[in-house]
Amino acid sequence: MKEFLRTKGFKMTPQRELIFRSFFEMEQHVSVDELYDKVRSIDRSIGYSTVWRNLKLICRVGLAQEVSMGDGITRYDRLTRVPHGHLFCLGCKKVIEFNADQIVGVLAQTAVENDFSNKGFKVEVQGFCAECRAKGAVDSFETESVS
Amino acid sequence: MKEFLRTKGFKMTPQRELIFRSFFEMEQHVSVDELYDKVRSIDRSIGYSTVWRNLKLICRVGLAQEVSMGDGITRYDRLTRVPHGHLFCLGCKKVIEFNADQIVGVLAQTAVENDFSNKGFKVEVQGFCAECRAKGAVDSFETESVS
DNA sequence: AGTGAAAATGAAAATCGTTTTCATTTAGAC
DNA sequence: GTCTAAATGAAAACGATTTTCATTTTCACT
Ligand SMILES: [Mn+2]
Ligand SMILES: [Mn+2]
Ligand SMILES: [Zn+2]
Ligand SMILES: [Zn+2]
Repeated sequence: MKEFLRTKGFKMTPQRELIFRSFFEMEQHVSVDELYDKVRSIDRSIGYSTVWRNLKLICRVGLAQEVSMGDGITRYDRLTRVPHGHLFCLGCKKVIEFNADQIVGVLAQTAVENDFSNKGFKVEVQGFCAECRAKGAVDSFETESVS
Repeated sequence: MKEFLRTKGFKMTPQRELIFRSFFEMEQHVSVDELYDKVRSIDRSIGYSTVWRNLKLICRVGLAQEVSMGDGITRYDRLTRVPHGHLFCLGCKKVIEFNADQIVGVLAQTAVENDFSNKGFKVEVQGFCAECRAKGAVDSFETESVS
């Protein structure tokens, strides 16, 4: 890792090391606050902006990608070898990942057809998970006006 | 339109009428500010929050969808009968739309497999357009550290 | 047409995640 | 060791989005 960063022109610091390591130990879709809390529990002296800047760096070097999803919070999603998409539940906000190999193939083709270089992609399906549909939390969007 | 809204439980007002009409006359991917400016040029008395609220309403009734794309500005994208995805140029920020019928088919299938109801989707490819690649604006991301 | 309740509006302020500033410290090439 | 560019931390700035609240307006129902 240290070498990897150095070749890209970045220095290694204790803070950076801890932040990077923690990030890759966490669950998918980490927010700045979440990572900040985790890192803080180990080193109380690390600043918020340092965490933020390093998360940006992780993206810059191609190890993660920013993702949004409705609420105004930016999350950081590790880029895995096997590309994936997101099923986002509008009810409970949960995210399910699914293999997007096939779709990525189509997208790559689309990029070529439009003379675009393909540096990344995002695939998201919004809907309601089984649990939320069961609870009837669904359609509170269309059928908002109930008696 | 008036009827359409009324059946959903919303009232019609002169402001709303102007905002809706203007929105559908504009180019794709309209921001609040852009629509506000347009509407303002016709009726100086309309407030920003009214424009904002009506844009939200347009989404709520299923006529548009919020989209992001890097910069922190929310844009509103009309939902067309034929589903489309976005090719987003990281260089000049331009957006090219492409037919996503095929992909949506696959996504619908994916939703079913995961017991998810499909209420919408987003498909985005990030990369560099032909012009930006020609200008060499590309890879200023990887090859940031030039002599 | 008149009335009342609910919805909509406009101006201003509040929110709040993100980003920048700046003084200071540190990494690492030479 | 020196030196320079990069990194850090605290605090402030930013800025788009969202809320508040007093006032106005719509429209279902007399
Ligand atoms: Mn993910
Ligand atoms: Mn579009
Ligand atoms: Zn759910
Ligand atoms: Zn371009």
